[in-house]
Amino acid sequence: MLSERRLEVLRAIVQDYVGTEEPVGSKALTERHQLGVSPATVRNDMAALEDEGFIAQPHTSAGRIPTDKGYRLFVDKLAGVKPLSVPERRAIQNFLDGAVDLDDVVGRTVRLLAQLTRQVAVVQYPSLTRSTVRHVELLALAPARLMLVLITDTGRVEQRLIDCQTPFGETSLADLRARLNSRIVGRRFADVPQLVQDLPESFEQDDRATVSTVLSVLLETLVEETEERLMIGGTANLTRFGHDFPLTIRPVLEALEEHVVMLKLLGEAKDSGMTVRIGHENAHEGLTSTSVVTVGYGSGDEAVAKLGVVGPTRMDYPGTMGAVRAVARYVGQILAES
Amino acid sequence: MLSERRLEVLRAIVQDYVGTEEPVGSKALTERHQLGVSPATVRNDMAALEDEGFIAQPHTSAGRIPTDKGYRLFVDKLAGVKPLSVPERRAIQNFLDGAVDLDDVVGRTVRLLAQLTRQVAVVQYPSLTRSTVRHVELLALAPARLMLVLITDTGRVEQRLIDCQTPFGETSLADLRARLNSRIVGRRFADVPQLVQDLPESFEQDDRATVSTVLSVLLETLVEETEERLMIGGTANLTRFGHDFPLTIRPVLEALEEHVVMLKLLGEAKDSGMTVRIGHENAHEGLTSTSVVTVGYGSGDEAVAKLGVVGPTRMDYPGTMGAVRAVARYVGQILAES
DNA sequence: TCTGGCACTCGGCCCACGTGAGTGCCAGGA
DNA sequence: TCCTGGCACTCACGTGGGCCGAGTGCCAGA
Repeated sequence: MLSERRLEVLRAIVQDYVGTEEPVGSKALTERHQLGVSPATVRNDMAALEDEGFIAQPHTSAGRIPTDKGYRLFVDKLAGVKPLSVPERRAIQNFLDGAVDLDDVVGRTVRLLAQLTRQVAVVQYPSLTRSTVRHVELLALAPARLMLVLITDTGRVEQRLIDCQTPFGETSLADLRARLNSRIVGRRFADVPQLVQDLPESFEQDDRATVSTVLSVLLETLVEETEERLMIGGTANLTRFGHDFPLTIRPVLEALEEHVVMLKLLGEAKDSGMTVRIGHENAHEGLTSTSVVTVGYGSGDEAVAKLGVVGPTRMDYPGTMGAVRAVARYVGQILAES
Repeated sequence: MLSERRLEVLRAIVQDYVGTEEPVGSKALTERHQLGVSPATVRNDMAALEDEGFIAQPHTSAGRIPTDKGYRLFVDKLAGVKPLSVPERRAIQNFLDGAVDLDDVVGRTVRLLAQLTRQVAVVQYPSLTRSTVRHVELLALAPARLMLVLITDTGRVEQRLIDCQTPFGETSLADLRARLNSRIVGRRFADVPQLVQDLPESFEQDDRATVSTVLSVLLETLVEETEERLMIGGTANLTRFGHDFPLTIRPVLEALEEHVVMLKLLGEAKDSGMTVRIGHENAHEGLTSTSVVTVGYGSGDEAVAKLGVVGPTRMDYPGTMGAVRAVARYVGQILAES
C-alpha cells in the first residue's frame, strides 16, 4: 500500500506535469510543494511509484510523468471536482439563456464547454427513447402521400414521408391523427409500440393497410432515431494537444468525425454521475491518448442525454470535471424550462 | 506576355509541386516532362516566371514553388476540370441514393466529398429563401399555445412555438391552416409576406390578434432561418496539410467551426458555376493559406445552396474541381427526386 | 534563342562536444 | 526503520563546424 506521502508526491507530480507539460524531477517537486522532505526521499518515493506503474520516465535522465494508471488514481483518490467561480456560473447561465430552440441550445452548449475547458466538446442531443411525445401530426401532401411529424418534449422534430398504396380519406386521416395523439401524447417513446399495437383493428377494412403503414413508419422512426445525434466543437483546441501532435491529432479528429464512435463512447459511460475514461481505458484506438469526461444531463431527475469533453490525458481533471458538471446542470435547467 | 513554353513550364511546376510537395528544380522538371529544352533554358523561363510573380523560391538554393498568382493562372488558363471515372460516378450515385432524409443527404454528401477529395468538405443546407413551401401546419398544443410547422420542398422542417393572448377555436385554427396552405403552398419563401398580408382582415374581430401573431412568427421564421446552416466534414484531412501545420491548421479549424465565417465565404462565391478562391483571395485571415472550391447545387436549374471543399493551396485543382462538380450534380438529382 | 559549362549559394545532415537536470545508490544519522 | 546529503553516472538537448548536393545565375558559343 502506498503511504500518505507517496500519494502526495503523485498528486504533486500530476499537478506540475499538467501545468508545465514537462517531466517533473525530484528537485523541482520539493521546491514547488511543501512536502517536508528532501529530494532524495522524494526520489525513493518516485522509484516506488514507478515500480507500481503510476509514473514513468520518458528517458533515463529525465523526470517522471504520470501514467494512465497514475491519472486514474489521481482522479479516484486525490482530486476533487473544482467548482466554478460565481462569475463563471453567471456567464454560463446568461449564455445558455439566450437560446431559441433545441439546436441553438445544443450549439451554445458545445461552444460554451469548448471555451470553458479549452478542449473538444461533445454534446448529445436529448435522446428520443428517453423522452416523451408532445405531438404527432399527419399531413396529406397528396391523396396517397402522407407526412408524419413527430414532436418531442425536448423540442425535437422528426418528419417522414409515407407513400400509401391507396388514397386515405380526410376523415380517416383526422380520425387516425386524433386517436394517435390521444394514445401516445405524454408517453415515453419506449412505450409507444405497445400503445398503438391494436390501432389498425379499429379502422375500416379499406384503411387498415394505410394505418399499418403509418404505424410502421412511426415505429421505424422511433427505432432509427434512437441512433442519436450529437454536436462537436472546439476541435481547434486539439492543436494545443502536444508537441508531437501530427501523429496524435489525426486519429482523434477521425474518431470525432465518426459520430457512431462517439455515441458508442458516450453509451459506455454511466447514465448518472460523472464518468472519466483515461487513455487506454477508451476502447477506440484513436482515443487511447485522450481522456474523456462525460456526464448525463436531463430536464428532470433522469438523464436524457450526455455531454462531455475530449482532451489530452494530461488535462486539468478537477477543473474539467467542474466545468462539465456545471454546464450539464444548467443545460438541464434550460431544457426543463422550455 | 508569357510564351507558350513558359506557360508549359508553369504547368509542369504546379503539377510536380502538387505531387511531391517539394520545391521543383530545373533539372527534375526536364526529366519528368517532355519540354524539349535543356535545364538551362528552363532556368531562364523560371527566372522570368519569378519576375512576373508566378513562382517563388523558399531559399536561394532551392527549387521553385507556385505562388497564389501562379495557381490562379494555372486554374484559369492551364487546367481543365478532370471528369470522374465511371466507377467513381457510380459509387457517388449509389452512396447518395441510400439517403433517407435531408439530414442524411447532406451528411452523406459531406462524407463523400471529403473522401473523394481527401480534403475538408463543406455542404450548405438548401436555403429557405430560394425554396418553396410544401406545407404549413398549425397545431394546438394547448388552448392558447400553438405550434407552427413549416415544411419546404427540399424536405426541411422548421417549427416554432406560439403563445397567444387569447384562446383560438378549433374551427378558426382549421380555417387559418386551410387558408394559409391554399395561399402559400408551392410559392417561394420570398413571396410569402405579400401573399399573407391581408389575411387577418378576413377573420373575425376576436381572432385577428392571434392570426397576426401567427403570421408574424411565420415571417420571422422565414427571415431568421435565412441564416443558413451547413455541415462540415473531413477535418482529419487537415493533418495532411503540410509539414509546418501546427501553425497552419489551427486558424483553419477555427474558421471552419465558425459557421458564420464559412457561410460568408460561400456567399461570396458565384451563384452558378464553379468558384475557386486561392490563398489570399480568401478574405478570412485563417484561410489565407487554403484554397476553396465551391459550386452551387439545386434540384432544378437554379442553385438552392452551395457546397465545396477547403484544402491547401497546393491541391490537385482539376481533380478537386471535377469531384466537386460531380457531387453537386448528383445531389441536385437526389433533391429533385425527393 | 537555346545550350553546355562553371562557379557559387545555402539548407540539410552528420557528428562531436559540453551542459545540466535528473537519477540511483550508499553510508551515516535520527 | 526511515530520512538525508553526497556522489558518480546517464543521457537528452543545444551548439557549432564541416561536408554534401541540389539548384541557381551567368556567360560564351552554337
